[in-house]
Amino acid sequence: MTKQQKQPPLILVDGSSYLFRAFHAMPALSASDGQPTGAIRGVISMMRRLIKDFPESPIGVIFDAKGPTFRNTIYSEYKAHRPPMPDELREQVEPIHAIIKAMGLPMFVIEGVEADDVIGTLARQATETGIDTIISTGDKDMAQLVNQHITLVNTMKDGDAFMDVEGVKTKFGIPPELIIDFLALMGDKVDNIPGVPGVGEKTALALLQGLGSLESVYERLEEVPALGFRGSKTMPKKLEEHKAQALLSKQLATIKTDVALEMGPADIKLVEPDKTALLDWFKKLEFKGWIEELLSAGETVDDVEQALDVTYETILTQQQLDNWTKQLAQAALFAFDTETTSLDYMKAEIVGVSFAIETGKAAYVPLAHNYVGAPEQLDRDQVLAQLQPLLESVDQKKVGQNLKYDQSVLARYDIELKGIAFDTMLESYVLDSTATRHDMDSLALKYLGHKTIHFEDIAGKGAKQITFDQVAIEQAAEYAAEDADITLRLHQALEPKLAEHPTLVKVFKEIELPLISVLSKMERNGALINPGLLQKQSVELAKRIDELEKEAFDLAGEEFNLGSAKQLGEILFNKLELPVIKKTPKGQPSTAEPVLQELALDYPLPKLILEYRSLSKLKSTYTDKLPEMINPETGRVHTSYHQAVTATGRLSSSDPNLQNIPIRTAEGRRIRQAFVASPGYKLIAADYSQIELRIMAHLSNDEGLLSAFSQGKDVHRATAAEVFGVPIDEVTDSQRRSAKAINFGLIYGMSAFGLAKQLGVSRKSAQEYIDLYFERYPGVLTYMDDIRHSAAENGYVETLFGRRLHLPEIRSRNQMRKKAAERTAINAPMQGTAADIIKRAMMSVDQWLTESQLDANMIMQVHDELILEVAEAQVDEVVAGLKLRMVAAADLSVPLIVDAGVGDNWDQAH
DNA sequence: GGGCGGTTATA
DNA sequence: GTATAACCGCCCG
Repeated sequence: MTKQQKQPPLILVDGSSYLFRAFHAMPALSASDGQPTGAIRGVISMMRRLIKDFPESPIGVIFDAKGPTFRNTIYSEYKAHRPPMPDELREQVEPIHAIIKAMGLPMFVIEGVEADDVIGTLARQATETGIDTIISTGDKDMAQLVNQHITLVNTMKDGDAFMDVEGVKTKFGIPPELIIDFLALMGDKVDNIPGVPGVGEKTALALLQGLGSLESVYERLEEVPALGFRGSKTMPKKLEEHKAQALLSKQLATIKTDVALEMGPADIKLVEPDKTALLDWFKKLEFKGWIEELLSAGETVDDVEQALDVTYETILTQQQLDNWTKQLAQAALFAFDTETTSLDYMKAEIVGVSFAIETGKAAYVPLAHNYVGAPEQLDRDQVLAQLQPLLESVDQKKVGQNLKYDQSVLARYDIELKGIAFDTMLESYVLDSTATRHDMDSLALKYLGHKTIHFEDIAGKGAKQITFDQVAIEQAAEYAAEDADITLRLHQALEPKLAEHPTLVKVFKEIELPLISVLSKMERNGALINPGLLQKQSVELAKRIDELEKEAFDLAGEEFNLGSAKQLGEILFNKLELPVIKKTPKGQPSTAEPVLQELALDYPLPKLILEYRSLSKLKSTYTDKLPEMINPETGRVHTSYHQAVTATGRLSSSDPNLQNIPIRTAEGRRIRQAFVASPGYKLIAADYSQIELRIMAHLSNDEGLLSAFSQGKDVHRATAAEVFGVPIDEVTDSQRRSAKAINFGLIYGMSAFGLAKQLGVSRKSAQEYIDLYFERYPGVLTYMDDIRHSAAENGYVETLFGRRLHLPEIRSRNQMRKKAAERTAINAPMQGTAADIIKRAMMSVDQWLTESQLDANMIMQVHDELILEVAEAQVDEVVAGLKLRMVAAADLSVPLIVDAGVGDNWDQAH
């Protein structure tokens, strides 16, 4: 007998079953336009997996149609209690259908019957033509279809749970042909199939295993009591009573295999996917990973759709430059970008500049490419001199990507970039701070579906990376001109989106845009530090660290690396057998600070480790590093403030981070002593007092909190008095400490659990504190509830000035994620409003200092604090003016209080 | 050399 | 319980 080549199995997918399951299993994801995407992602990734698992097989996807089916005709109550499809799922159905079609998977929606019936019919027909079928479903009812040629697979389960005849027997305890009878007896709550009352899974199985089929059960009712299951004595009566219902249920539960279909299994064929359509959908839904996957190496989205229509010019002659200068002068808006030798704005040398005046029309002016065989280029100084009037003109509007960098670099060439009308990084950030990173490559992919040339593509990466002046001009031109072109295109995509939300336009134009230059100046001002002082501290720290290490080795009885949490854990918990208090997410015993703190009460080694850790941190991060960060030209350290990083609107600082310089310990404060004023100058440190709590008072309008602040009370003391029911001047230190923790907890959206941990009390007493607090400050409770609700309703929260933070997870069915989003919803308006306020203050202070020509500069910002360096003679005037402007930066229903200190160093100024 | 976990500095 | 950046060790390629 010649064995015929086995055909690959036909795959039939129960689309509707996966639709619902994906909807409920996935987090509440959404695209930035609000389109929900969780179910789409879930269903489509399931399809992708099937294609991967069965590359040879034709795959058909079947969905339920809208409207009644024949089952409603025979039983009007069928599926009558199903709630209507949630809107968020309904909005995802069309995209799912469209994407499945674009993937090249034949899709069927047949009215009057259910997906199950279509699948049953197709599977039977396939069997008849000698083709085996695999049905992909999450619905156990389908088990009735299983036979020698038909198996089930649950693609959503890990490891793809296959179920053949044996599998059905193992899982249900009965063969496939009895599944219908099983369902008929048991009924189905969800589909509203009645079944026989009093018969559940166990009874139905006992009946069928004992007597065969439903019909046979009814023929042999007198044998039922002998089966001996619970309630078997009264069962015949019940069965008899509900016989009609049982038979109806069987009819309802039976999947039809004889639906009249216009197509058959032969119509399910592999079709080439429609890449363009898929790209469109993935772009719209922001499925970035899948977009990248669709593209073969080196291919861009534009290769698949239409390539960008571009004319990029490389400017090597004076005539070309003159021509472009003229066109730039006439342009209402142009995009501008500099190419340099370094990311460090204080060291970067300009290598070239690029412009775009309209979509696709861009130019690159190479100025300092420096490699063997590089062509002669226009003189950098001359070109910059020619461009200077354009760049310095307020009326000549520019758009760029992170123009703070370009502004700082140009300042090194004594060019003051003005006329900054837009910055695409900030447009994206204001639009949705968390939707994406705000670098140009990410934005181009997200908003234009364009995969840009990455810097690493032309310069390499890691140790082998070359600087931009080493890059061949041909490649550099393509890269640089594209940057300008894409910047312009991004702006054209982002501006209309921003314009839809007038409050966001205000945040962009009145806060973020004017802040660019303020930050650029602060960064370039830099902070003066005394490296000798830090180096001296480093030596002292090294000595103490060395001593601690020796003592630790003695206690441990062996030498080990104190900096290795792994080795330390080994010593503490295995060798010395100290109790494990907490585990890290990866399961090893935690040696984090609070854990060691607790162990230190009973054992000597943890205390040593704590001191070792804190001193090593100070040494490696601050006393060793800061002197290395001093710029040799200016003798100062120049941080970078990032304007588009945090979710809430705060700035962040890096290289070095000047927003986490120690202050809590005496050792740490010595580091602040190394932040000094130049001779003849002083440092002023001015910080907002309790700004976030004041914002909470304002936003919540809580009477008690408002009056506490209005009367100038110590708010933690006032809270303690209320919560502990004592007169305000009898509040103990410990009560005040607790109240302070409660106040902080409120700002963080605390739970009783978290507060308990913080205070070291039981969860129950923490809850009592919280209850008492809300009793005394009911406005705060109302506010917290309101913000949770409005966050859930809108999907975002807002600061006082209209900045938005999107919180897609606020509707997550995963309670952990939902709760986390709720905490963010509570915290973000306070943290974000505080950020808005200090940003407004910085602009006001900057304007004042510039106009008054005072000998004073802002040099640092630490979230609620501004540090200025001021000529000694002007200190009093600047302190007064600074406080005035910081206080006036917002008009709240409670006073804003600013405390300012003056000193020769940062520690003294506090 | 790159990425990640664990830890710790700040508001 | 919120928001960050940066260090070290460790493991991988």
